[in-house]
Amino acid sequence: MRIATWNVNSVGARLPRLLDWLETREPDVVALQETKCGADAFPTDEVGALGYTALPVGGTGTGARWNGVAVLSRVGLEPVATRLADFEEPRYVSAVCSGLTLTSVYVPNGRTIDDPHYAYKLDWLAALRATLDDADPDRPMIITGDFNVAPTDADVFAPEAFVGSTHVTEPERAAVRALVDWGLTDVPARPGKGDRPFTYWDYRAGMFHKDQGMRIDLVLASRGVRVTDAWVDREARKGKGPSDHAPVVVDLEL
DNA sequence: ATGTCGGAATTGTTCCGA
Repeated sequence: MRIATWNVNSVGARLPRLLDWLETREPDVVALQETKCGADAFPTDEVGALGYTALPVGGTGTGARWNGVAVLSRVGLEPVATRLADFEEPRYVSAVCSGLTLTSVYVPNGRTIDDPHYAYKLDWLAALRATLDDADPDRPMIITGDFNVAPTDADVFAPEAFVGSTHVTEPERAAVRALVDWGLTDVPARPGKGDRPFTYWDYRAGMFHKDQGMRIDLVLASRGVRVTDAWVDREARKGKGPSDHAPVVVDLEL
């Protein structure tokens, strides 16, 4: 089975690239983030034409312009949950696909350390950990998506550039470690370039071309999943009109 | 260089969030 995660930064703006990418990479199950559309506006028919069932979760009204997540599957899809606990923002969707419980997450950004959104981010991550209380790490499960956390200093291009910023603070990293300590593996992916598997590069200042990136899109897999390969699809970040994130593609056996 | 995007309203430019 091939799964992938991708923060597409608007599924509407990215639709031609998303469809091309699905045809090229042929993933069985895909976790999408930042779809930036309501569930009713999701391109269900377009991905359906390629054989995928979609489970989109989005906001309503003007709120539909932010956040939004989805699971696509061509190997069956049984919905499990469309929100995290009592958090209303569309940042969490979970489904069982051919025996694999896969959850797509778009963890709140946090903005700045003194912003209320930072505390909200930590609360959100704590709630994500709490969803595991009743789960079994020996069963096949993957939590994947844009965590907006770089787990270690090696996961940013220059740690000194991030002093005082979100994404690298100890509480954020501890929140991710709590997921790993429960029984998940932060799946190591082969880099698309260089020696580090960055997944995000700011659009500005040629950061992609300088490979000044961050590894913030993670695939956390339970012991019930055997990974045979994992890599950052850097090609999808190239060219005209890319997302600012690259997909992570993972081949696995259950 | 706070350097670029995407979405939407305050539209044909400006704002917010990332």
